[in-house]
Amino acid sequence: MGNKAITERDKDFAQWYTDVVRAAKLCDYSSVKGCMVIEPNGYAIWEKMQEILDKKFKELGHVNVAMPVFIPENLLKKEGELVQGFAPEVAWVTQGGSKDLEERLAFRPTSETLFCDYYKDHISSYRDLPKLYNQWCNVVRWEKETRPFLRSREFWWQEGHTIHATEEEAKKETDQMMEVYRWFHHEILAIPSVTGVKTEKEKFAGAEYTLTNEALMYNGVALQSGTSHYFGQKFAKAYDVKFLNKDNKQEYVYQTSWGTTTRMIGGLIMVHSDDYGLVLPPRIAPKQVVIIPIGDDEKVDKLCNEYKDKLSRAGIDCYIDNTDKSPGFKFAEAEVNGIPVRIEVGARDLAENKITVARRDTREKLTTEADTDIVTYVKVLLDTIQRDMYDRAKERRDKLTFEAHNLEDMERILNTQPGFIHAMWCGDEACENRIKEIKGCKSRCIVEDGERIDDKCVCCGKEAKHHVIWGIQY
RNA sequence: CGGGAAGUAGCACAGCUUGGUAGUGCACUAGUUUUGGGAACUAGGGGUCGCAGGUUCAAAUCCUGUCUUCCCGACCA
Repeated sequence: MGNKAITERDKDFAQWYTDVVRAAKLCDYSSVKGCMVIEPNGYAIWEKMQEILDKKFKELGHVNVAMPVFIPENLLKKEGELVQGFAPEVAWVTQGGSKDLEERLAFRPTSETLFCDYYKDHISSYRDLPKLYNQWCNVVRWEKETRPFLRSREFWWQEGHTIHATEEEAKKETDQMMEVYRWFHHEILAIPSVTGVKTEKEKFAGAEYTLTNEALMYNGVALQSGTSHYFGQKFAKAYDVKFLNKDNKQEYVYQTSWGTTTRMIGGLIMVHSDDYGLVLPPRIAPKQVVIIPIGDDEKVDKLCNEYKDKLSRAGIDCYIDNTDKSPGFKFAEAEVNGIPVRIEVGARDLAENKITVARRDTREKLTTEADTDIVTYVKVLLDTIQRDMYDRAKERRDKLTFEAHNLEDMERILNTQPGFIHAMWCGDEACENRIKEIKGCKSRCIVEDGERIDDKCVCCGKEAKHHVIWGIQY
């Protein structure tokens, strides 16, 4: 049983995902491959993500700016590694409106180059540093295979770009922003992600190192969900971003960038949702409570309005479903849309001074007194749902977390049930390539200060250097 | 970018083999009765059949190309 428009999750996970996206009206396809129309329900989640993250960024001293969508070819090509890394997926604009362009323009795949080009003329002294900039924008990467939210050719994100006077300060920024992403996933999205360092092979093109936040979906496939890069002086040298330090000497700046995208919406679905549709953790749900009046009754309407006023004043996002649909329709709709708490008010219950409250995550129906302290009741319930959702996701993640000591272990696990696989690694890229031959399994991240679960590399058997988490990714 | 499937009303599909007035269900609109898990009746509205060529007196139907979507692989936030 489940929503009639949704394929069962355990039957066909990919189709289930697409069905939930459509049934909850999060986004629709457009006439351009891989470009989506984010519908009100989906955009409201993105707005909530922006609201929470933006507040956090600003508390940490960042300011927002807006850069152009276009990057001239020459500018993009100044940093060799970045160009190489992104070349296959850059979209080029080759025709202007009236006259031929002198050179091609790239639609930004990421904006390091634009920020550098700007910074170089606006920095002269260590007193001008740091610059802690962020922008909320769209970028384009011409992907071959596309999937709503998880991989689209155009996606929305925030990209933070900072420059600092010292290596130490820039590295601290890189760590700090990864911690923000970790906090956001655990505390707000109720997703028990893991964080660590990307291997040389998997790091961002042009970075000295990349920190990553990795989430595990219900089906055991990993999703990179937030990265923070330390660039050192690589871009600064390519783009000539210099400042006069305290010793009155020219020095290149130390740079970072960090980003999270609309992909997180896909992650939310794939971690928490079920056969009845979307399930949202209360802290990220645009609407936390829906009040559904049953029957045409003056007392019922009055109580609904009273609840709404009280809850709204307490800062809880709620609304009354006053449409003339049947109660059953409203229940099902609230469910497919993932509203965490549903309050059902009807004359039958009210005669006994009762109301019914349903929680979306477990689909449990609870009964309480109509004259209960509704604000406290709902607040406690929302907190409980948030915590329970995290606990269930963590339980699932732990169930899908394995340990491998040799290639046979790896193969057995990946052929049975993919997940996070902990294994030791010698540090040789050849071993990464060998492991990738097993169902495309890649290193997710190196666990910093990870315990040594073996002395030998899982692949070649030589001395192990790092504790790495491996997995199949979206 | 390779392999497979599919595009006909907002959605799900029939019609195509054998060319000849574009259909069904849900959704939508109006009215009435309803309302505790996707209400009922009555009356309505909506489609250059993905797009572009071609064959033909005539194309949703046959041919060619192209775009898009889904699934499976290679590349990626």
